[in-house]
Amino acid sequence: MNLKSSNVVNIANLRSSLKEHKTQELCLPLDLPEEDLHLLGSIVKKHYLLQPGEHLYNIGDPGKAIYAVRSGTIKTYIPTDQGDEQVLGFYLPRELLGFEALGHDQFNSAAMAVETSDVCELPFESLEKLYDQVKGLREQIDRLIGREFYNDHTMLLLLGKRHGEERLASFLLSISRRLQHRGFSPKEFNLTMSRRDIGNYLGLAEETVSRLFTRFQEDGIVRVERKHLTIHDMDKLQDLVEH
Amino acid sequence: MNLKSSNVVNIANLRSSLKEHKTQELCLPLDLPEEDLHLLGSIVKKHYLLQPGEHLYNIGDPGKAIYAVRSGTIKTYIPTDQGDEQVLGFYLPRELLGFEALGHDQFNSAAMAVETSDVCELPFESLEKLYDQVKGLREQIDRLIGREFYNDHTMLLLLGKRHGEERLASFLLSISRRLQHRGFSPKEFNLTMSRRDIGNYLGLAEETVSRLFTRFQEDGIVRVERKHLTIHDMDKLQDLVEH
DNA sequence: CGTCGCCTTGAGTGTTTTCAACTTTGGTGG
DNA sequence: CCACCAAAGTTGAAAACACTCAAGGCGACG
Repeated sequence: MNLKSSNVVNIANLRSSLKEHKTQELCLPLDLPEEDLHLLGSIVKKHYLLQPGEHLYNIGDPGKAIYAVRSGTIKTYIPTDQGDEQVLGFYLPRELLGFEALGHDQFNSAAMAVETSDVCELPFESLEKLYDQVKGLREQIDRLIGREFYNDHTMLLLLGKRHGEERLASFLLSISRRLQHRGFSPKEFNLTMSRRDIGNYLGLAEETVSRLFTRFQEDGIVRVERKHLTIHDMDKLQDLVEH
Repeated sequence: MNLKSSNVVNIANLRSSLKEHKTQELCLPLDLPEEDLHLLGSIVKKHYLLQPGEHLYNIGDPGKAIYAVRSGTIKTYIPTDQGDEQVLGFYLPRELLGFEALGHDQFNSAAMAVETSDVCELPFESLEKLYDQVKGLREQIDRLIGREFYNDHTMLLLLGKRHGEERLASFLLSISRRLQHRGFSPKEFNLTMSRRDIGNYLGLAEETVSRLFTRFQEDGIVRVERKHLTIHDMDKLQDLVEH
């Protein structure tokens, strides 16, 4: 696990990190009373400030915690012997990752920052101790585990049955919805991950993703400028998914 | 949820069911002391005897339990608006399904018997009450949840990065390994599910699966006779996966 | 201002799908 | 017991989709 970045935090980053921490506490997707969130905050002992390409955890690392993204984007993936990789998911602020280590000693996948990211660690052990004190915490965690299954299953359907067009449309809508949920614009945002990562996630070649973006733009569905994306026709995007 | 089959159990089935129950207790993939397994057995209130095509649960059903397969094969799948479906997994005896309902009120997928199957129900509620009494139970359940994630992620890699040949080889080895684990021959067994189901699971057309079986047989890797499969060259099968 | 990484575009190739016909099997009723 | 039917499986040919290989453009960074 990469702790380096925590040691080389520059002052500007640290200041903004502290300020953010103070105002909005933990960035958790949990619906709990203020004081309970405080309790949760108290079990966070480690923070990670990751630069693009740095690992949060790697395959084989001891899996004894889940992680909350406070800012940035984390991708999880399976590295293969053949050198390629399968991206399993992208995690945005206020999302939790690492559930797959439940009941295992080691991670079976890796997690890497796609952009500069701020992540905090919630050890399973501390979390379990809180279950008795914080009413509803277990249910909320269970709900997140169930959602993680749902996400994986949606992905299996996407990879097993859908064409490239539908996959990319589905991906864009997913990002859009999640950003909107956090109070950002659902129609205009930055794709923080590379085309290669997107393709890797969607089971498509990098070039195919690029071509699809071009086609979507020609059809007036979106406007793509490098990493910046504007959705012009949300309905058409939705139609592509349901096709 | 389909209870019909429990009401129309014929005497022969019932007798064999009871006998089996007596001798090998619950068919659980849990490593616990005898008396604890007894306790677990006591929370089973419902049994399902399902005929091929009958549902164990359907999408939208209240998800308040996990299920242990005692005999037969259960497939889980996502039905889509377009009429097609994505098979998520096959569950053999001694395997548990239904974790995805964790923390949700409803199932987001369906479970159907592929062949005549015997399944028992473990309500989440009863299970949670046992966590305090049975030491290590939570850890074991967590381990199974983690394994479920691992399976899903392996599947994502398979669908995202592998060709038909590698997918089918991987599938056959998975079945082989799981049967061997239960004490059956890893080299000779029946494929209880249809070609359509296999294709659906592997993200391939039914015809492609058929052609691949033919090719594997021509290459001397397996012998296929309808549902009966014999693996002649386990190494070559393994090579195909690792390619 | 040059280099490197990321992205785009084109051309050709390959795998898998689709459509269609045909075979085999298992069940049902005469 | 046999004939018939529906479901499951196989096979072939053509088409679709995405991939690979290759070249070139754009932008960030030193």
